[in-house]
Amino acid sequence: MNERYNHKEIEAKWQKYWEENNCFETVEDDSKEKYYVLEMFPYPSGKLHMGHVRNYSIGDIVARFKKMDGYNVLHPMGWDSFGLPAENAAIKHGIHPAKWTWENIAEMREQLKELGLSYDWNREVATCHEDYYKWMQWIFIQFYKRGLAYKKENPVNWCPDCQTVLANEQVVDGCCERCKAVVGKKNLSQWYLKITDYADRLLDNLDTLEGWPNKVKMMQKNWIGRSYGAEVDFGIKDDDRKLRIFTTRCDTLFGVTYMVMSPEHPYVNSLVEGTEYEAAVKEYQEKVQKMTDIERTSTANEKTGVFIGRYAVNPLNGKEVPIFISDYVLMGYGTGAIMAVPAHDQRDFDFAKTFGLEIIPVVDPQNPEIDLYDLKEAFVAEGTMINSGEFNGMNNRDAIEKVADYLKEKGIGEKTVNYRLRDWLISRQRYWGTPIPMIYCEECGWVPEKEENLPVLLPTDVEFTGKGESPLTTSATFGDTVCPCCGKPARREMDTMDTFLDSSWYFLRYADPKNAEAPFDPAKAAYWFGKNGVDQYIGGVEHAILHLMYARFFQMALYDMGLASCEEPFENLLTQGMVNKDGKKMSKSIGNVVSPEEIIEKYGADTARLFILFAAPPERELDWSDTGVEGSYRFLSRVYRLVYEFVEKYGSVPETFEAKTAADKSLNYVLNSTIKKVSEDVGGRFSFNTAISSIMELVNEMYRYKELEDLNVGLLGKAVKELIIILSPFTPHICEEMWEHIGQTGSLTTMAWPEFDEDALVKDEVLIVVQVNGKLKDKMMVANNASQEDLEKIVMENEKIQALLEGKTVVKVISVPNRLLNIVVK
RNA sequence: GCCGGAGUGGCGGAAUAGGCAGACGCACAGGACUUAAAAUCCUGCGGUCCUUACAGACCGUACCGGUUCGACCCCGGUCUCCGGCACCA
Repeated sequence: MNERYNHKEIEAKWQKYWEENNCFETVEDDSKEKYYVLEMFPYPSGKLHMGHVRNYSIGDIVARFKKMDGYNVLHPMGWDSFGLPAENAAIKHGIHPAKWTWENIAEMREQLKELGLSYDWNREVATCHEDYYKWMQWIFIQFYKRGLAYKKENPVNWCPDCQTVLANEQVVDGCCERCKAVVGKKNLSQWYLKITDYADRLLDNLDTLEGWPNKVKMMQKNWIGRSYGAEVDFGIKDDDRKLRIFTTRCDTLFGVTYMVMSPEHPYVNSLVEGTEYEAAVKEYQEKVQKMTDIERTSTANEKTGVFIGRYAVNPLNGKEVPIFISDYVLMGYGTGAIMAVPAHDQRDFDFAKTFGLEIIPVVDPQNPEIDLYDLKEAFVAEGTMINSGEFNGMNNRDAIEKVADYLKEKGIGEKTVNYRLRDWLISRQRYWGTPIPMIYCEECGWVPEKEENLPVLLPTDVEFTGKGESPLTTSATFGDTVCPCCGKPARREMDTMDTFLDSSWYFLRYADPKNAEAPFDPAKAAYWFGKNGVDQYIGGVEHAILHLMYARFFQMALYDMGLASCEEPFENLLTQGMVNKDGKKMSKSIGNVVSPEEIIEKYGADTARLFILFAAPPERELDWSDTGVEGSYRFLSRVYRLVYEFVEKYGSVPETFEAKTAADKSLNYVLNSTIKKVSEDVGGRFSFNTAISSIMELVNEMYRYKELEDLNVGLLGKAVKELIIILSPFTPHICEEMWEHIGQTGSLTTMAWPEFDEDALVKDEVLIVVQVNGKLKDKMMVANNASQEDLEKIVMENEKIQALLEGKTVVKVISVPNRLLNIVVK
């Protein structure tokens, strides 16, 4: 070991050692309790950024700690390697997506290794590898067989730049999540997964996920958007059909003054055909169809619509009301038609004001300040029913139930549940994704490829133009095949799968990554998942809805098929905050990007890991600070010097010691309380910043102690040894080096986490805070576990306290053992 | 609009079950070592007031109020910021 800390030499040396000695290989072992720690696998964009460093550092501390703490730890890594950037590179630079991707993977794998992360690289998976996507296709076919995958023509979100459809979840503020282009609509026949079948389970299970941040659970709840209500059939004047609507406000049925249908509602055309209203209706429909979601929602306040010349009949009172079409009613939610109650719904109120329609109040707020017959806005709160026949006088909340029961009894409606969540549209008109293993036969319709023929390989004779349909259509060899059912010539599906499917089960594949017979062996998965799934999942909060809901859906579906051992994939979830610089997100355009490469080069991986964990709690945003990094490097150098100096002076670590002096006891106390704190902070509440600060305090204490004349070498040696161990999950390279230097053999990766000595934590004297009327007045050292009587006696003898109590009456004395004494006076 | 968070020194943050507010680090200031610099080590570092000094007093966790012997922490209200959903009937 050099006198000075040389991070480059040390890190290269120990990375080589770990690799050559397979230090991180994991096998199933029933004799040990398992611990599965997983970080969200990266898209291989080419280079790591600080967000990756943060994500993987957190995971690595946990993995290394749990391993030392006696668990059989699974800590894998892989690549979410299908996706658009690879294809864009092909279009732009003429590199094949496969080549581009595999080169990026190789580069990023090296960078991960340079961070000293304890992955079992034998379990590496890449979703673009045929060994992986073969099983992706197999799973898709099982979904299809169970009715969870279906094809349907629908207006879909279409990104004009990416030239592909997007799932609802991938449209953010009306724009493509990836390229930010304004998303339009297109009618296409596409594959869907029936995630709505799982809406209730996805929602209700959230309450069982105690180890998830509330924030993420709320986001998923909002996204699923369950609302209880009823469907009600209205009559249509001069028509045999019924107009079915969905409402959550059955209680307001008597206040309906008009109806609104979505412009896309299937009845609209037949209702206006051949009438004087037809032209205006057609014109409005066309206008709406051309609108993007942004346009459709930006007109939130100004209501537009067209009267279609027809009337609906209220099933409760027989009242005839006009029917409109308007873009504020969406075909994709409920039944695509609503009853309008302007007195008690703000949107209906705005529409009614615009079109001069009748407003009938049916819920009385019983508030003299509100004039029910001249409302300024809709009244939406609780009240008493009026103008509602037999329901008058009832509380309207109770009436919701009563009216629904009445409708059911009369056969004009029923209670239903609606979800904001839609089925998952998974077809993508792209090349670099898993081919959908379906075949279209004129005779048999859509048929899945035979399982023995999987994988359906991506063809290589493909042109990348970036335009039009799926690039797979340009392949001469891909499309033509035979029907797996009847053997006649047939055509393959040309679209590929949304890459979010690939990342919805990779965590299961890690349990058995090389299996050629199945996606994974259920027994191996059961070992690593147990009853509750991945013990700790770590990743960015940006995946709160998309990835984390899709993965839960897959896990549930695979559980239902008997393949997975538990219903929920991730027992505990940590969403780490972003890494910013100068208060802003790091971005190339602002020019505030700090690259992990330059930090590793200048300070080393240990410093980078230490800083990123020390600077902020993991779930919070972290502002990158160059001087803060220097501080972390300074700390490591300080530890290094301490160890170097110790060995220079005393040789290797003595085995025994006895704490005699007060200084000995004090150091021994700090040492053991630090071990206790770090164990709790790392193993329990993931408070890495406070764990590190307590290690810093220990080091400060050791610096003071080593200058003493009557120091105890055995004690200092023990502190040196245990300091190295507890620091090692954070900064493994430097610790291995120091470990070797103090004469220890073997790698720290096989060391047991130290236990603290309870006896050392018992102090002879403790500091007591003395308060008068709750205000701090003095502090004093008293014997440990002194009784309240003794304490009171000592405190009352104190001159300062006596002066404060002069002329006052002591009302009572409150004492907290070993902590405080509060004297209440008048 | 609905739902969820957060607000503590110059800065990042700490206070884990209601009991010393500001641990640890950064920045800054002063000192030691050095021909000098770097590195290192030591000291100080919320505000106001008071004191020659030692020391001491008061205020202070966004704001207002409440509960309590005691509140950064619990309760009610207000403000600001961040995040999610949003013409979802």
